[in-house]
Amino acid sequence: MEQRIDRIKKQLQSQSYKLTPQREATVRVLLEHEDDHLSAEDVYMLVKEKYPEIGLATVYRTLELLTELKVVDKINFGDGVSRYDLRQEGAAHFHHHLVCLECGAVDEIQEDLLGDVEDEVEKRWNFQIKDHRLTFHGICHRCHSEDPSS
Amino acid sequence: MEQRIDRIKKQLQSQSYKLTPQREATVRVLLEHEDDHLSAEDVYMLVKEKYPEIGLATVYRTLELLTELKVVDKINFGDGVSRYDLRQEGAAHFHHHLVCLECGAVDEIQEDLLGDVEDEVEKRWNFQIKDHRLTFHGICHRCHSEDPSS
DNA sequence: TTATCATTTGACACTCATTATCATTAAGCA
DNA sequence: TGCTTAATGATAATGAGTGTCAAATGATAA
Ligand SMILES: [Mn+2]
Ligand SMILES: [Mn+2]
Ligand SMILES: [Zn+2]
Ligand SMILES: [Zn+2]
Repeated sequence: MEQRIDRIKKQLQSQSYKLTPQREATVRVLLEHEDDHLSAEDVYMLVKEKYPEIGLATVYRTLELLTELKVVDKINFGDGVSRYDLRQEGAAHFHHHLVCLECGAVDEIQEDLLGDVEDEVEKRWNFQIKDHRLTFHGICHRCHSEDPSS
Repeated sequence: MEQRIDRIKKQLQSQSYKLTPQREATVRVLLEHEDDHLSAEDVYMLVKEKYPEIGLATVYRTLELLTELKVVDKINFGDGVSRYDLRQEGAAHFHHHLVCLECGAVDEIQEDLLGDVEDEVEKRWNFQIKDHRLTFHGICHRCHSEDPSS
């Protein structure tokens, strides 16, 4: 945790940004909720518990900054709010998502499954891939096993 | 074109919806811009050229209806507006997108490249896939060839 | 054709996530 | 200690999308 914050601090400083207390508090919330997909408002509420004076605009600005630095990815599941997803440190690719149409759960696939597909796209479409977004919509393992009618 | 509208009409009627003039005008705009990714506002402007009395709310309602019927897919490229993408008739899967970070162009891959990946996800994650969204971000073939520095 | 009634429409008010503004404060540095 | 710029918090503004409701439309039955 502390080491991770330290690396983010160095990343900020290398672009002459400061790791202010507000920014640190925000990063801590993101690290503590690594598996969740928090909206800006969610983050705001959680940061307020530890740092009540923080303003909503600061949270938005920090999340924007972290997105620029590729510390987080900004994603959208179509529910009207952007969500912020911590990237795995050192991971070359953004992880994939499984969205359950039944219960709304969002699970993650950290393993990269797109290697072959990306090779094909680069060759056949002459498109140089920098990043990707892959989401599957369906029925998760929990809903699947609990529903005998499927 | 006319046959396609006719099939959509039948699809509407099978759920006891009517193909009103406003709805037909909206569908025509979508068909005429099959390769584009229009926002609701875009659609509204284009429909107004042929049907100036139409209201914005009606366009939103029609797009919502067509999404329910799976005539279009509602997508989001992270620029703050939803976009509506006509589905290929009879296609089992939603097509993929190539978004160019350089020029902003959005190209399509109609071919399904995810067959093997989906089999693996269904087995290993016990997740029953109903739909998917796949977008690659990178440099398109046009920008790629015109830029000797890459 | 005409009466009936549910559906659809258009205008407009409203919500709410996000962004812009701006005066104030904090941090780094001479 | 001053000086300068970056960062913050409060608040206003923006803008996509939704809710409301009276009026118009369209299908159907008499
Ligand atoms: Mn995730
Ligand atoms: Mn498309
Ligand atoms: Zn589920
Ligand atoms: Zn391009």
